[in-house]
Amino acid sequence: KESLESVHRDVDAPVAPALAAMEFAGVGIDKKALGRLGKTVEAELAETEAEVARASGDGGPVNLNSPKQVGDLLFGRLGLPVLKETKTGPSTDVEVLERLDAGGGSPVPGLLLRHRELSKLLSTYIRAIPALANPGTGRVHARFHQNVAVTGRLSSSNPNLQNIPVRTPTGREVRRGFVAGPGRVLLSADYSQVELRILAHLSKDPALLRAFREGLDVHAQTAAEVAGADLGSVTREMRARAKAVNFGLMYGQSSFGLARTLRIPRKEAHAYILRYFERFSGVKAFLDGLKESCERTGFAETMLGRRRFLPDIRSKNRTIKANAERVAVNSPIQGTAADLAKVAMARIHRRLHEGGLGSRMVLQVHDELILEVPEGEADAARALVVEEMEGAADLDAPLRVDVAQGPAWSDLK
DNA sequence: TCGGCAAGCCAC
DNA sequence: AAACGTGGCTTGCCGA
Repeated sequence: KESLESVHRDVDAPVAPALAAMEFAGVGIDKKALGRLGKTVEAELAETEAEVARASGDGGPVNLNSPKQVGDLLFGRLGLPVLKETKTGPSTDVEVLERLDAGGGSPVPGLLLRHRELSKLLSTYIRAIPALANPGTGRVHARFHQNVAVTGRLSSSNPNLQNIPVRTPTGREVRRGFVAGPGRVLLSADYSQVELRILAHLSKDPALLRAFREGLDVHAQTAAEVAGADLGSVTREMRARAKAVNFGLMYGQSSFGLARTLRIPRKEAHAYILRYFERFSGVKAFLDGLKESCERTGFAETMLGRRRFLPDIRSKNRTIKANAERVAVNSPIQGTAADLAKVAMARIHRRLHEGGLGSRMVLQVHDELILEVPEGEADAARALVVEEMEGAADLDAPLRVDVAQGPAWSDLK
C-alpha cells in the first residue's frame, strides 16, 4: 500500500544474508594490545586525577566521573564562571571545559578534558570490547540491525563497532586492537564524500557537479566558488568554512548553528550561507523542493524509494515544523547513502560466496566497508569491492571509493 | 537490587 | 525557546 515492496525486494532482503554472515564472522581482537593500552591509559588517568587534586586545594575527594561533583568543583570551589546550563544545573560539557581552559583561570578544565577523553576510551572501548570477545577465537561478534535507524542506516550493538574512536591520537590507538587473523589482512573501502555526491546528483546543481567532476577536493572547490576566486587562493580558513557549510546544509543547519560551529558572528555566517546559495542555487531549489514535497505527500523518500513519514511537517508549532523540515532534508540524503551501501554489500557478499573466495566482510561503518581477506586474495578482493561499491548507482557525480589494507584497523588510512 | 533518566561523548 | 541529522554506551544518581 505504501509502495515499499521495491526497497524491500531490491535492498533490505538481499542485504540480510550479508549481515548474517558478517555477524557470524566477527572481527579479530588483539587482547594483549588492548591490555597494554589499558595499563598506560590507567596510569595517565591516575596521574591526571592527582594533578586535579593538587590544583584544587582542600575540599575533599571529587569523583571526576560525576558531572554534578565536577560542577561543584569548577563553579564552587574554584569560582569559575558558569557558561551554560543543563536541565539540572551548570553544564560541564566539552565546550564549556574548552572555553574555561582558554580563559586560563585554572589548569583544572584542561586536566578534566584529558580525563574525560581517557575515561571514555577506557570504559567504553579498551575494557569493554575484549570482555565481549569469544574466548576460544578472540573474535567479537557485534549485531548489525536493519530495522532500527529511521533513515535506513544500519546500527550496531553489543558492542557498537560503528563508533570506534579515530579522531584523537589516543583514540586511534584503540584501532590497533582490531586485527586480521593469521594469513589474512584487513581491507577497507570507503566512499569519498558520498552524501555530497548524492546531493549533487539529486539537485543537478551545475556548480556542485563541476566540483566533483573536476575537483580532487570538493570543500576547497566550494570555497573557491563562493569566494569567486581560483583554487590556488583558497586558504585553510576558507576551506574550513566551506566544509562546515557543506556538512551543515545537509542537516538543515541555520546561520545560528553555523556561527556556533565556526565560532564566528551570526551575521557573517548568515552572509556566507546567502552567498553559498547564490552560487549553488540548484542546491537551494532542491532543498526547498524536498520540504515542499514532504509537506504535500507527508513523507521524505530516498532514491531507492525508502520512505520516512513526517506528519510533523504540517505542525502549526514552528519549532516542531522546523525540526521536521530538517529531517525532510537530511533523510533522503543519509537514506540514499544507506541504500547504496546496502546494495553494494549484498552484491559483494553474493559474488564472494559464488566465486568461492575466502574474503569476507567483517564491519560496516555507514560509508565504509571492512573486509578480512587472505593475503594472496587481496588484489582480487580489492577490485571486486571497488567495482561493486562504485557501481552501486550511476550518479552524475560519480561514486568514488578509497581503499587501504593492513594487519590492523589502525593501518587502514 | 533493579530500572530509568540525565549528562556526556564516541562514530558517520 | 530553539537553533545540526542518525545512532549506542557508560556513569552517576534516584526512586521503586
